[in-house]
Amino acid sequence: MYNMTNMVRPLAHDDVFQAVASPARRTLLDKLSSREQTVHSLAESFDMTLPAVSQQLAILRRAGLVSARRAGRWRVYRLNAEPLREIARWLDSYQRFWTARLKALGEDLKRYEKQDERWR
Amino acid sequence: MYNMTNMVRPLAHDDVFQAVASPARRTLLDKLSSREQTVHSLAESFDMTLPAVSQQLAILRRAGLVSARRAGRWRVYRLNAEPLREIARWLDSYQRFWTARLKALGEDLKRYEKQDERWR
DNA sequence: ATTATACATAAGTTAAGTCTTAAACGACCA
DNA sequence: TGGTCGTTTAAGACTTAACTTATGTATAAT
Repeated sequence: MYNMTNMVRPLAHDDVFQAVASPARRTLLDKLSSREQTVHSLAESFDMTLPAVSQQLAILRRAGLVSARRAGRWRVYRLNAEPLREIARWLDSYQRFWTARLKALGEDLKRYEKQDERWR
Repeated sequence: MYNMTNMVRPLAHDDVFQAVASPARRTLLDKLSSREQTVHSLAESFDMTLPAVSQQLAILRRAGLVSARRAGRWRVYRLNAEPLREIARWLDSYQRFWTARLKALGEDLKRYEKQDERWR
């Protein structure tokens, strides 16, 4: 289906969550958030070989989180934060819990003590 | 270090990102967001065996995203959304990009057309 | 043209993750 | 006390991820 002609694979939602699950990839995003950078430049500040960095960037690219342009023989990567909105949207539905929880914390504590139920 | 005495393993930040990276685990969190539930009840609505669900719950528990109490011979799982704030906090530093981007989109488009540089 | 540079991709290895089935465990039930 | 119910843990097969080294490709420099 997606191998046909020039069809673009739809941005799978899951990929974004998975892409940011890796500390290394989050660091890459962080570095790119200050300025666009070449692969070499990104790899320098890393305890990782250049191909490894290149591979991680490919994953970020597939998730739509970075884009690359050629500049001479360099490839300049740039952050594209937009897909992160997917995560933000997802988080929104949970936000009420930590606001609600803070309000209800006092009573909860009392209640659970009485019930003699232990949460772990 | 963390195996000593009764020390609690510090909540590794990374675990939360990783815990949430799995669609199955996000579904579990979703189910628990409506009400606390037993493992059996969670497994029912899943194309997954009960032990598999139990294992995923263990991962969520290690990330601090759920807690469990015993109720008779059942184990009732409950959402604890608080660790998600870690992700929310992380996202905050990127939020400016998608607000900024919308503002700057018009000029960017013009600029890149002129430069004849393609982003992918 | 040849060589060097910057990067991507391929191939192979090792480690992690995720399922399944089977066994173990703890609480209740007869 | 023995059984069974709900769940966890263990063990193994299998998949996916992530690195390394080696090779390929495009651009630039000489």
